[in-house]
Amino acid sequence: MTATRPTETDALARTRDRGHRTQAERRERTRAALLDATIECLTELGYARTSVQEICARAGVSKGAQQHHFTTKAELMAAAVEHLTNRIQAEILAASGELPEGPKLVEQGIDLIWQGFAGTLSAAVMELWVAARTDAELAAAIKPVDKALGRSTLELFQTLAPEMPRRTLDTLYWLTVNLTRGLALDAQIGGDATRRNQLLTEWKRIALAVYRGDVA
Amino acid sequence: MTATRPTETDALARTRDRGHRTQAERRERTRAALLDATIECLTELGYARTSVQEICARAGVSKGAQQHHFTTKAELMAAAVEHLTNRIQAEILAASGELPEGPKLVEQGIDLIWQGFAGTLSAAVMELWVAARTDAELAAAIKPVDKALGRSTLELFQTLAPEMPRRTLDTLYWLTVNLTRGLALDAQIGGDATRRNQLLTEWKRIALAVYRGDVA
DNA sequence: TGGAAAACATTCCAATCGGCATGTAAGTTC
DNA sequence: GAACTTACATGCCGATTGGAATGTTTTCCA
Repeated sequence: MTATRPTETDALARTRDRGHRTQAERRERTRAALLDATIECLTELGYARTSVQEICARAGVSKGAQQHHFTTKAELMAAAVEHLTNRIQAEILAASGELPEGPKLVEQGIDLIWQGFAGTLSAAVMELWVAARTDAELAAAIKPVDKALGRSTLELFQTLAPEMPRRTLDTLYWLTVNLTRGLALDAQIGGDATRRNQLLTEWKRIALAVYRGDVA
Repeated sequence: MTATRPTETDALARTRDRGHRTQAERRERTRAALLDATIECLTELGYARTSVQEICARAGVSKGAQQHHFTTKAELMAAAVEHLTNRIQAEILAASGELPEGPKLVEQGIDLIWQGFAGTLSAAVMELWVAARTDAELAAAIKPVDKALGRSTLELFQTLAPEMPRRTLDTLYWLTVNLTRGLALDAQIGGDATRRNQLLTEWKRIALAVYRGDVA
């Protein structure tokens, strides 16, 4: 782990690879390590069993360092929310690279939402959400961030499907998001995966009909 | 709370109202008190902050009594799941008293599911569900009970709408349940209530179209 | 009516929690 | 290179946790 490279001897090299990490660099490193560890704990242990000690252990960071960056546990959680949301947003953006147009977009859009809002990271979100119900401070931290994620994703679809009526798109989007979250919950406690896939397929069919105007 | 009735004086009356509670009665009383208190804690404090000590305090039961009935905390939680599910089921059954037939049933059925799966009690369910994700023992206790609730409610609708194709009913039912759970999650962290109502209205319109066969 | 059993109460415990206090090392600034 | 700030480390604290141990009351049954 801390093994020194035997080939490098001169002071200049020593300065380059080991020392002289900027304060900003050090700060960012340990902060990221803590936030990643927090998310890992949330997904793996759940909110109730996530302790700062465990987070520090996984991050390879001392308790003192943690407190230096996040005075309280709630503060750490709040920061984790944003970190987490950013990662999900990046995931969605990356996957949205080449989406088709027209009817195909409806189907693939639903898949995209599914992946983004029911993936591994969403388990951590769920933990924080549920915890936030009875924790006003956490709720205050989550609400704006989550709202931003929802809206930015919606805007992404609005860009991808400019020909689609706003009202229709909005409805389909939010219905899909909420349905996805319900299904994600079902998936987490080991519900029937086959039925979930069937439901998703059916929903695609229905959404397609709505898109074509067969409903409204 | 423990005030004695001043009018009653003779031994017979004393025997009746204070003493001579059957063992089964005593057992049932404190068990129910503990389970109700557990649910109250879950809805009010959340799973993470729910301690057996708090439960005992609210139930007005000593720690020893609690341990007599539920050896471990997990055991208490598992029992609370069933208790909770029974209460929800009773709630649904009571509300299903007089449902109309035909298209009207779709709309009111959705409302019924909403009330049952997104009501006050559902917050406690949500807590347990999320906790169960990282707690195998709890998950094992929840799964069958929840499955039974889902199926029995579905059967209720099958009885109420015998003319409806099974596949259509199943699809609409499960879609509604999962959508409801997603929306319930949104409601818990203070999402926009107006938008939720709009979505529910839109979903009713869509479900009605599916029911009429405009989609498949 | 008396003793077994079930229900309930009290006390204690080791473990763990989040957070504070204090000390050291690394980087920055002049 | 010395003063200063930031980053990190260690040890400790009171509070609270779930659970075990032990004692008391109530009901039951022979």
